[in-house]
Amino acid sequence: MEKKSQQSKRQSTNGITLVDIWSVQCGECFKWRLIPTEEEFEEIRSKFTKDPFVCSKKPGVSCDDPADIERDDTRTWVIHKPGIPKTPSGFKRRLVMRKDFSKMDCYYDAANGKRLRASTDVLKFLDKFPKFKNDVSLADFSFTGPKIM
DNA sequence: GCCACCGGTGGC
DNA sequence: GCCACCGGTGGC
Repeated sequence: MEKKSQQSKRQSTNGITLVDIWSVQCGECFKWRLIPTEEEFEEIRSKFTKDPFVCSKKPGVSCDDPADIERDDTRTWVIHKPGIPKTPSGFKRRLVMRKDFSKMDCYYDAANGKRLRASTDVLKFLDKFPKFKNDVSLADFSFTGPKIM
């Protein structure tokens, strides 16, 4: 299977699981490059298949530079499916790790406080609040959570 | 076998 | 009464 954009997570001291690192793998040298923000990570991930990430896309970086981070067991790594649409503005895409680390659940929180947990929820939501149809459609959502590695 | 979806429920 | 969280399952 092809290499995919990826994110790592770790456990904080109070037990809440936080995403603290977003990283993607170079399609040429396979080194991991840190991506500073979730927004940039989502942008790369949304186009990953058509437009694979390479080191030179990071300003001032090339494949000759050492990797930003290596995979190890100091954190939990999860791998994202490529092509997930960028989260529509006004929505928050939320990934929640199960306590047993078996999988992550994906939710979208809408601006009006509604929580969507599956694409069927999106359809019901747009039916109930038609004004959102101006901004979003079903294709703007993907509820596929990342895989635990 | 996997995973998207959804029902149930325990704790607040 | 709500909702975060989890388990089960049906469809692929």
